[in-house]
Amino acid sequence: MAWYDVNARRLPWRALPGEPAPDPYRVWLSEVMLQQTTVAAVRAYYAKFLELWPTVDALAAAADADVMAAWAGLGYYARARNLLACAREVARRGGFPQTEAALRELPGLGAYTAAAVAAIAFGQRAVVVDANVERVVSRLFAIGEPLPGGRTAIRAETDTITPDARAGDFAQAMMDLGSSICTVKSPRCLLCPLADACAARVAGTAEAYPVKAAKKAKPTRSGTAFWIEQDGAVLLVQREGKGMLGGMRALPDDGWSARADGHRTPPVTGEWRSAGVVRHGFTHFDLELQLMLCPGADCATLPVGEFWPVDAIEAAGLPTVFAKAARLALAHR
DNA sequence: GACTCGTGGCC
DNA sequence: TGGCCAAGAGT
Repeated sequence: MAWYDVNARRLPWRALPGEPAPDPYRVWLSEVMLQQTTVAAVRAYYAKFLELWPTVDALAAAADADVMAAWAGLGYYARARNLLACAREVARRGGFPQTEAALRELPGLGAYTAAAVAAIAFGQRAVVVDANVERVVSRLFAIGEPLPGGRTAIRAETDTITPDARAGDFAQAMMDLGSSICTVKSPRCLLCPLADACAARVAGTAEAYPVKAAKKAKPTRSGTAFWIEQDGAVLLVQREGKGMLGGMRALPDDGWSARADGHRTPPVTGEWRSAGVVRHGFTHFDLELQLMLCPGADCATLPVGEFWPVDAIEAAGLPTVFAKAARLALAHR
Protein backbone atom coordinates (compact mmCIF):
# COMPACT_ATOMS: atom_id res chain seq x y z
CA MET A 1 0.00 0.00 0.00
CA ALA A 2 2.93 2.35 0.73
CA TRP A 3 4.27 1.62 -2.75
CA TYR A 4 0.86 2.37 -4.28
CA ASP A 5 0.51 5.64 -2.36
CA VAL A 6 3.60 6.87 -4.23
CA ASN A 7 3.35 5.00 -7.54
CA ALA A 8 -0.36 4.76 -8.39
CA ARG A 9 -1.07 5.36 -12.07
CA ARG A 10 -3.33 8.32 -12.76
CA LEU A 11 -6.24 7.01 -14.80
CA PRO A 12 -9.46 8.79 -15.85
CA TRP A 13 -11.70 6.25 -14.10
CA ARG A 14 -9.68 6.07 -10.92
CA ALA A 15 -9.57 8.01 -7.62
CA LEU A 16 -6.21 8.94 -6.15
CA PRO A 17 -5.04 6.72 -3.27
CA GLY A 18 -7.13 7.42 -0.18
CA GLU A 19 -9.68 9.59 -2.03
CA PRO A 20 -13.42 8.80 -2.13
CA ALA A 21 -14.47 6.15 -4.64
CA PRO A 22 -15.62 7.30 -8.09
CA ASP A 23 -19.19 6.97 -9.41
CA PRO A 24 -20.01 3.21 -9.59
CA TYR A 25 -21.13 3.72 -13.21
CA ARG A 26 -17.66 4.88 -14.14
CA VAL A 27 -15.96 2.05 -12.26
CA TRP A 28 -18.21 -0.54 -13.91
CA LEU A 29 -17.86 0.97 -17.40
CA SER A 30 -14.07 1.04 -17.16
CA GLU A 31 -13.86 -2.48 -15.76
CA VAL A 32 -15.93 -3.94 -18.58
CA MET A 33 -13.86 -2.11 -21.19
CA LEU A 34 -10.65 -3.28 -19.53
CA GLN A 35 -11.59 -6.97 -19.75
CA GLN A 36 -8.75 -8.47 -21.81
CA THR A 37 -8.03 -5.00 -23.14
CA THR A 38 -5.11 -2.64 -22.55
CA VAL A 39 -5.38 0.71 -20.80
CA ALA A 40 -4.10 2.45 -23.93
CA ALA A 41 -6.89 0.99 -26.06
CA VAL A 42 -9.60 1.82 -23.50
CA ARG A 43 -8.87 5.52 -22.89
CA ALA A 44 -10.54 6.94 -26.00
CA TYR A 45 -13.56 4.63 -25.79
CA TYR A 46 -14.10 5.44 -22.12
CA ALA A 47 -14.09 9.16 -22.87
CA LYS A 48 -16.46 8.72 -25.81
CA PHE A 49 -18.95 6.61 -23.83
CA LEU A 50 -18.98 9.08 -20.93
CA GLU A 51 -19.62 11.94 -23.32
CA LEU A 52 -22.41 10.11 -25.17
CA TRP A 53 -23.93 8.52 -22.04
CA PRO A 54 -22.89 10.30 -18.81
CA THR A 55 -25.04 8.12 -16.54
CA VAL A 56 -26.22 4.55 -16.41
CA ASP A 57 -29.75 5.80 -17.06
CA ALA A 58 -28.61 7.55 -20.22
CA LEU A 59 -26.88 4.39 -21.40
CA ALA A 60 -29.94 2.31 -20.57
CA ALA A 61 -32.03 4.56 -22.83
CA ALA A 62 -29.64 4.32 -25.78
CA ALA A 63 -30.48 2.49 -29.00
CA ASP A 64 -28.75 -0.88 -29.39
CA ALA A 65 -27.22 0.04 -32.75
CA ASP A 66 -25.69 3.24 -31.35
CA VAL A 67 -23.98 1.40 -28.51
CA MET A 68 -22.69 -1.36 -30.79
CA ALA A 69 -21.34 1.23 -33.23
CA ALA A 70 -19.63 3.14 -30.43
CA TRP A 71 -17.97 -0.09 -29.28
CA ALA A 72 -16.77 -0.95 -32.80
CA GLY A 73 -13.03 -1.60 -32.88
CA LEU A 74 -12.70 -2.43 -29.18
CA GLY A 75 -13.42 -6.14 -29.71
CA TYR A 76 -15.21 -8.87 -27.76
CA TYR A 77 -18.59 -7.51 -28.79
CA ALA A 78 -20.49 -9.67 -26.32
CA ARG A 79 -19.23 -7.11 -23.81
CA ALA A 80 -21.21 -4.37 -25.55
CA ARG A 81 -24.36 -6.50 -25.70
CA ASN A 82 -24.01 -7.33 -22.00
CA LEU A 83 -23.14 -3.72 -21.15
CA LEU A 84 -26.46 -2.53 -22.48
CA ALA A 85 -28.40 -5.37 -20.87
CA CYS A 86 -26.69 -4.60 -17.57
CA ALA A 87 -27.33 -0.86 -17.82
CA ARG A 88 -31.05 -1.51 -18.39
CA GLU A 89 -31.22 -3.89 -15.43
CA VAL A 90 -29.44 -1.40 -13.18
CA ALA A 91 -31.67 1.46 -14.35
CA ARG A 92 -34.74 -0.67 -13.67
CA ARG A 93 -33.50 -1.43 -10.15
CA GLY A 94 -32.66 2.24 -9.52
CA GLY A 95 -28.91 1.71 -9.11
CA PHE A 96 -26.07 -0.77 -8.84
CA PRO A 97 -26.29 -3.46 -6.18
CA GLN A 98 -23.51 -3.01 -3.65
CA THR A 99 -22.50 -6.55 -2.76
CA GLU A 100 -20.16 -8.78 -4.72
CA ALA A 101 -22.73 -11.59 -4.87
CA ALA A 102 -25.46 -9.34 -6.26
CA LEU A 103 -23.08 -7.71 -8.75
CA ARG A 104 -22.08 -11.18 -9.95
CA GLU A 105 -25.66 -11.77 -11.12
CA LEU A 106 -25.57 -8.88 -13.59
CA PRO A 107 -24.88 -9.60 -17.28
CA GLY A 108 -21.20 -9.25 -18.17
CA LEU A 109 -19.96 -9.29 -14.57
CA GLY A 110 -17.97 -12.44 -13.88
CA ALA A 111 -15.86 -13.30 -10.86
CA TYR A 112 -13.24 -10.67 -11.57
CA THR A 113 -15.47 -7.71 -12.44
CA ALA A 114 -17.94 -8.31 -9.61
CA ALA A 115 -15.08 -8.37 -7.11
CA ALA A 116 -13.39 -5.33 -8.67
CA VAL A 117 -16.55 -3.19 -8.63
CA ALA A 118 -17.41 -4.27 -5.07
CA ALA A 119 -13.94 -3.30 -3.89
CA ILE A 120 -13.25 -0.19 -5.98
CA ALA A 121 -16.70 1.40 -6.10
CA PHE A 122 -18.11 0.24 -2.75
CA GLY A 123 -15.03 -0.33 -0.59
CA GLN A 124 -15.92 -3.91 0.21
CA ARG A 125 -13.32 -6.55 0.83
CA ALA A 126 -13.25 -8.84 -2.18
CA VAL A 127 -10.62 -11.13 -3.65
CA VAL A 128 -9.79 -9.46 -6.95
CA VAL A 129 -7.83 -11.70 -9.32
CA ASP A 130 -7.02 -10.58 -12.82
CA ALA A 131 -4.07 -11.56 -15.03
CA ASN A 132 -1.80 -9.07 -13.21
CA VAL A 133 -2.66 -10.52 -9.82
CA GLU A 134 -2.20 -14.05 -11.18
CA ARG A 135 1.31 -13.14 -12.23
CA VAL A 136 2.25 -11.32 -9.01
CA VAL A 137 0.82 -13.99 -6.70
CA SER A 138 2.11 -16.98 -8.68
CA ARG A 139 5.60 -15.50 -8.37
CA LEU A 140 5.22 -14.38 -4.77
CA PHE A 141 4.29 -17.93 -3.68
CA ALA A 142 6.10 -19.79 -6.51
CA ILE A 143 2.90 -21.56 -7.57
CA GLY A 144 4.04 -23.93 -10.30
CA GLU A 145 0.76 -25.61 -11.25
CA PRO A 146 -0.05 -24.56 -14.82
CA LEU A 147 -3.03 -22.31 -15.53
CA PRO A 148 -5.94 -22.67 -15.70
CA GLY A 149 -5.78 -25.34 -12.96
CA GLY A 150 -3.42 -23.23 -10.88
CA ARG A 151 -6.05 -20.52 -10.48
CA THR A 152 -7.54 -22.27 -7.45
CA ALA A 153 -4.27 -21.99 -5.52
CA ILE A 154 -3.64 -18.44 -6.78
CA ARG A 155 -7.05 -17.29 -5.61
CA ALA A 156 -6.55 -18.94 -2.19
CA GLU A 157 -3.18 -17.20 -1.70
CA THR A 158 -4.60 -13.87 -2.87
CA ASP A 159 -7.30 -14.26 -0.23
CA THR A 160 -4.63 -14.64 2.48
CA ILE A 161 -2.96 -11.32 1.59
CA THR A 162 -6.10 -9.25 0.89
CA PRO A 163 -6.69 -6.70 3.69
CA ASP A 164 -10.03 -5.55 5.08
CA ALA A 165 -9.19 -1.86 4.74
CA ARG A 166 -8.74 0.09 1.49
CA ALA A 167 -10.08 -2.81 -0.55
CA GLY A 168 -10.17 -0.90 -3.81
CA ASP A 169 -6.71 0.56 -3.39
CA PHE A 170 -5.28 -2.87 -2.63
CA ALA A 171 -6.76 -4.38 -5.78
CA GLN A 172 -5.49 -1.54 -7.92
CA ALA A 173 -2.09 -1.62 -6.21
CA MET A 174 -1.69 -5.28 -7.16
CA MET A 175 -2.70 -4.55 -10.73
CA ASP A 176 -0.34 -1.58 -11.01
CA LEU A 177 2.47 -3.67 -9.56
CA GLY A 178 1.76 -6.33 -12.17
CA SER A 179 1.60 -3.90 -15.07
CA SER A 180 4.64 -1.77 -14.24
CA ILE A 181 7.03 -3.89 -12.10
CA CYS A 182 6.03 -7.55 -12.13
CA THR A 183 5.83 -7.67 -15.92
CA VAL A 184 5.52 -10.75 -18.13
CA LYS A 185 9.00 -10.30 -19.61
CA SER A 186 11.99 -8.91 -17.71
CA PRO A 187 10.28 -8.12 -14.40
CA ARG A 188 11.87 -5.16 -12.56
CA CYS A 189 12.55 -7.06 -9.37
CA LEU A 190 15.14 -4.49 -8.25
CA LEU A 191 12.32 -1.93 -7.96
CA CYS A 192 9.77 -4.29 -6.44
CA PRO A 193 8.52 -3.65 -2.90
CA LEU A 194 7.80 -7.39 -2.58
CA ALA A 195 11.22 -8.59 -3.76
CA ASP A 196 12.37 -9.90 -0.37
CA ALA A 197 9.09 -11.75 0.17
CA CYS A 198 8.92 -13.21 -3.35
CA ALA A 199 9.69 -16.94 -3.51
CA ALA A 200 10.30 -16.89 -7.25
CA ARG A 201 12.59 -13.88 -6.98
CA VAL A 202 14.61 -15.55 -4.24
CA ALA A 203 14.95 -18.62 -6.48
CA GLY A 204 15.88 -16.42 -9.44
CA THR A 205 12.99 -17.78 -11.54
CA ALA A 206 10.41 -14.98 -11.50
CA GLU A 207 10.00 -14.86 -15.27
CA ALA A 208 9.02 -18.55 -15.37
CA TYR A 209 5.70 -17.78 -13.63
CA PRO A 210 2.84 -18.17 -14.11
CA VAL A 211 3.18 -21.53 -15.86
CA LYS A 212 0.57 -21.89 -18.60
CA ALA A 213 -0.84 -24.83 -20.51
CA ALA A 214 0.22 -25.17 -24.14
CA LYS A 215 -1.93 -23.30 -26.63
CA LYS A 216 -3.93 -24.89 -29.43
CA ALA A 217 -2.81 -24.18 -32.99
CA LYS A 218 -4.75 -21.47 -34.84
CA PRO A 219 -6.30 -22.55 -38.16
CA THR A 220 -6.46 -20.25 -41.18
CA ARG A 221 -9.90 -19.83 -42.76
CA SER A 222 -10.88 -18.23 -46.03
CA GLY A 223 -14.01 -16.24 -46.64
CA THR A 224 -15.50 -13.60 -48.92
CA ALA A 225 -17.11 -10.22 -48.28
CA PHE A 226 -19.23 -8.44 -50.88
CA TRP A 227 -19.22 -4.71 -51.63
CA ILE A 228 -22.57 -3.77 -53.16
CA GLU A 229 -22.64 -0.06 -53.95
CA GLN A 230 -25.38 2.04 -55.49
CA ASP A 231 -25.51 5.84 -55.78
CA GLY A 232 -22.62 6.39 -53.40
CA ALA A 233 -23.97 4.07 -50.71
CA VAL A 234 -22.89 0.56 -49.75
CA LEU A 235 -25.09 -2.24 -48.47
CA LEU A 236 -24.48 -3.14 -44.83
CA VAL A 237 -26.15 -5.95 -42.91
CA GLN A 238 -26.67 -6.56 -39.21
CA ARG A 239 -24.99 -9.71 -37.97
CA GLU A 240 -27.30 -12.05 -36.12
CA GLY A 241 -27.41 -13.22 -32.56
CA LYS A 242 -24.73 -13.76 -30.00
CA GLY A 243 -22.09 -15.43 -32.13
CA MET A 244 -19.01 -13.89 -33.61
CA LEU A 245 -19.40 -10.13 -34.18
CA GLY A 246 -23.08 -10.61 -33.25
CA GLY A 247 -25.15 -7.44 -33.36
CA MET A 248 -22.54 -5.55 -35.36
CA ARG A 249 -22.98 -3.86 -38.74
CA ALA A 250 -20.99 -5.68 -41.39
CA LEU A 251 -20.53 -6.28 -45.10
CA PRO A 252 -22.55 -9.18 -46.54
CA ASP A 253 -20.36 -12.29 -46.57
CA ASP A 254 -20.36 -15.94 -47.59
CA GLY A 255 -20.80 -17.53 -44.17
CA TRP A 256 -17.16 -18.00 -43.15
CA SER A 257 -16.60 -18.89 -39.51
CA ALA A 258 -13.97 -20.21 -37.11
CA ARG A 259 -15.06 -23.73 -38.02
CA ALA A 260 -15.37 -23.55 -41.81
CA ASP A 261 -14.48 -21.61 -44.93
CA GLY A 262 -17.11 -19.55 -46.72
CA HIS A 263 -19.03 -20.90 -49.72
CA ARG A 264 -17.75 -18.12 -52.04
CA THR A 265 -21.18 -17.57 -53.63
CA PRO A 266 -22.28 -13.91 -54.01
CA PRO A 267 -25.66 -12.93 -52.50
CA VAL A 268 -26.83 -11.43 -55.80
CA THR A 269 -25.98 -12.06 -59.44
CA GLY A 270 -23.77 -9.65 -61.31
CA GLU A 271 -20.34 -9.02 -62.77
CA TRP A 272 -18.20 -9.58 -59.70
CA ARG A 273 -14.51 -8.78 -59.65
CA SER A 274 -11.91 -9.19 -56.95
CA ALA A 275 -10.57 -6.15 -55.10
CA GLY A 276 -7.96 -8.16 -53.24
CA VAL A 277 -7.63 -9.84 -49.88
CA VAL A 278 -7.73 -8.70 -46.26
CA ARG A 279 -5.81 -10.67 -43.64
CA HIS A 280 -7.10 -10.51 -40.10
CA GLY A 281 -6.18 -12.41 -36.97
CA PHE A 282 -8.92 -13.32 -34.51
CA THR A 283 -8.27 -14.93 -31.14
CA HIS A 284 -8.74 -18.49 -32.34
CA PHE A 285 -8.23 -18.36 -36.11
CA ASP A 286 -6.71 -16.32 -38.89
CA LEU A 287 -8.90 -15.14 -41.74
CA GLU A 288 -8.07 -14.46 -45.38
CA LEU A 289 -11.02 -12.43 -46.54
CA GLN A 290 -11.51 -11.99 -50.28
CA LEU A 291 -13.27 -8.75 -51.16
CA MET A 292 -15.54 -8.81 -54.21
CA LEU A 293 -16.95 -5.73 -55.94
CA CYS A 294 -19.89 -5.54 -58.33
CA PRO A 295 -20.62 -2.27 -60.09
CA GLY A 296 -24.03 -3.42 -61.39
CA ALA A 297 -25.54 -5.75 -58.82
CA ASP A 298 -29.06 -7.08 -59.33
CA CYS A 299 -31.14 -4.72 -57.19
CA ALA A 300 -34.21 -6.96 -57.23
CA THR A 301 -32.85 -9.61 -54.88
CA LEU A 302 -30.72 -7.69 -52.41
CA PRO A 303 -30.11 -9.16 -48.96
CA VAL A 304 -31.87 -7.41 -46.08
CA GLY A 305 -29.82 -4.47 -44.90
CA GLU A 306 -29.32 -0.74 -45.15
CA PHE A 307 -27.47 1.38 -47.68
CA TRP A 308 -24.88 3.45 -45.88
CA PRO A 309 -23.27 6.55 -47.48
CA VAL A 310 -19.75 5.57 -48.46
CA ASP A 311 -18.46 9.02 -47.50
CA ALA A 312 -19.58 8.38 -43.90
CA ILE A 313 -18.48 4.74 -43.68
CA GLU A 314 -16.36 5.52 -40.62
CA ALA A 315 -19.55 6.29 -38.68
CA ALA A 316 -21.10 2.90 -39.46
CA GLY A 317 -19.20 1.26 -36.62
CA LEU A 318 -17.77 -1.68 -38.53
CA PRO A 319 -15.65 -4.19 -36.61
CA THR A 320 -12.04 -4.05 -37.65
CA VAL A 321 -12.04 -6.89 -40.17
CA PHE A 322 -14.79 -5.15 -42.18
CA ALA A 323 -13.26 -1.71 -41.67
CA LYS A 324 -10.13 -3.10 -43.34
CA ALA A 325 -12.25 -4.46 -46.20
CA ALA A 326 -13.98 -1.08 -46.59
CA ARG A 327 -10.62 0.69 -46.87
CA LEU A 328 -9.61 -1.79 -49.57
CA ALA A 329 -12.85 -1.22 -51.45
CA LEU A 330 -12.43 2.55 -51.39
CA ALA A 331 -8.95 2.15 -52.84
CA HIS A 332 -10.31 0.06 -55.72
CA ARG A 333 -13.37 2.02 -56.78
C1' DG B 1 -12.54 -27.73 -17.95
C1' DA B 2 -12.62 -26.67 -22.77
C1' DC B 3 -14.11 -23.53 -26.21
C1' DT B 4 -15.58 -19.24 -28.19
C1' DC B 5 -14.95 -14.55 -28.59
C1' DG B 6 -11.27 -9.00 -31.01
C1' DT B 7 -7.81 -6.09 -31.16
C1' DG B 8 -3.40 -3.75 -30.99
C1' DG B 9 1.13 -3.37 -28.81
C1' DC B 10 5.30 -5.47 -27.78
C1' DC B 11 9.76 -7.73 -28.36
C1' DT C 1 7.79 -11.00 -38.20
C1' DG C 2 5.00 -13.75 -35.56
C1' DG C 3 3.81 -15.44 -31.21
C1' DC C 4 2.38 -13.72 -26.84
C1' DC C 5 -0.35 -11.06 -24.11
C1' DA C 6 -4.02 -7.99 -21.89
C1' DA C 7 -8.31 -4.98 -15.46
C1' DG C 8 -12.38 -12.19 -18.66
C1' DA C 9 -17.29 -13.75 -19.50
C1' DG C 10 -20.55 -16.98 -21.26
C1' DT C 11 -21.71 -21.44 -22.82
